Amino acid sequence: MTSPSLPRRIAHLDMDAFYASVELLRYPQLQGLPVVIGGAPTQQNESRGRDWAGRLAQVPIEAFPRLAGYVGRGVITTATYPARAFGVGSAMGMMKAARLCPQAILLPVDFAEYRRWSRRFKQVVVSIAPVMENRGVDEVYIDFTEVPGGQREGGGVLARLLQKSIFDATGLTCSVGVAPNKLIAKMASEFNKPNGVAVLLPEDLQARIWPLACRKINGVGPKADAKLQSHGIHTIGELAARPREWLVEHFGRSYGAWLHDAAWGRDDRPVVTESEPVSMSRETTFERDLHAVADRAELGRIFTELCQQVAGDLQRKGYVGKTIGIKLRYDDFKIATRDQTVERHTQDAAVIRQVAGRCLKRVPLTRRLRLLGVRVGNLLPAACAASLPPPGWGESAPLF
DNA sequence: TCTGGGGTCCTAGGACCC
DNA sequence: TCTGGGGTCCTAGGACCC
Repeated sequence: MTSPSLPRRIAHLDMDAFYASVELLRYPQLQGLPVVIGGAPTQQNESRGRDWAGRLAQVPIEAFPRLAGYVGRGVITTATYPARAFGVGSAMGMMKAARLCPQAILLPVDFAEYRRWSRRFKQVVVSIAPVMENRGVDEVYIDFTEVPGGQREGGGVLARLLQKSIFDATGLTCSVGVAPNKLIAKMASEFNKPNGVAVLLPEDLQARIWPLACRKINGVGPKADAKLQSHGIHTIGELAARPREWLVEHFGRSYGAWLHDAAWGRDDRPVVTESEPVSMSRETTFERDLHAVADRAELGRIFTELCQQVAGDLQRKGYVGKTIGIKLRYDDFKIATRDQTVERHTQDAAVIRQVAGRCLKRVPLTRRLRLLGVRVGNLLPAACAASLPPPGWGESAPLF
């Protein structure tokens, strides 16, 4: 069925400044200007209607809200390329961004809209190359290996076809990396951003990958990078030069071996077209830090609402879970989690509220709280759980 | 001027069972 | 009475990603 002779060609496709580009579709007058998307996603922003968008589309540039004078705890979610030129980038605090680029136009996030455009571009992808793996709203992996034409110019021809098809259908641009596996494809998609294509063959590893910083490896974060640097390892080439045993000794059996494989461009993970969720959660950062005693009523309301939201998510998506947990972030930014596994899977807000409440009793509550979250894990599709035997089934009853 | 929200996976210790 | 593994589940924390 599959041709064993074909070399594996895996693409990583990454939409360019996705949220910002979607906003530019409806406010084309902002083209070329520094625009940032962000701020605390309040209810008003989430349900910002098409009416508002439609009206703003007619509005002159001067009428848009600016970053200057922003007060609050939000962070930047995305910035257009002109805004990035000022040093503004995602995950940056809004207050800091306002200092760097006060004239930037500030738009609130509208996830519902981004999801709509996400579905559109992914539909285009699967209509051309069906083996696609979702990696969030704005990126996908695609297996080119068996796609007709997927091997031409190492995948470059198909990559450009996808770019053109997505642009024709949506007006959005993307960047694509094609390589022998997901790990290298992910790095390659950044090479010619925005609106670029990069094709890497196995023999390109030394010239194109080894000069890169270790942090460019998907899976090497700030902690691992700092530790690598402390050992004098800055580039992927330097990482590749370390013996596997040395890496295992310093980074553990699993992570050390993985680091070695990554540096040598080895990665045989398949492109997975479907997967089931493991957990669902809702969390919120308060506008000001709250105290369990002094702000008991307000916290109670928020807590109940989070439980209702998670329950609503589970019901809408058709899942039940049996591990219910909470997450706190204290004013010193330290995080505590507690969870409890119950006998029966549930999607009921009252049950979640009750078990989460018990979790809350097990955690220190002297410090002020910055964030509260509720999580349900150990998920099962509701349809499967319905056919599950009742708890305790099959346990041997005491004889006497 | 402090730093969002929604996820996944891994580790490590303890309980409990065979 | 003492010794020993292996396997699974639960819980807490942490790294990392988009």
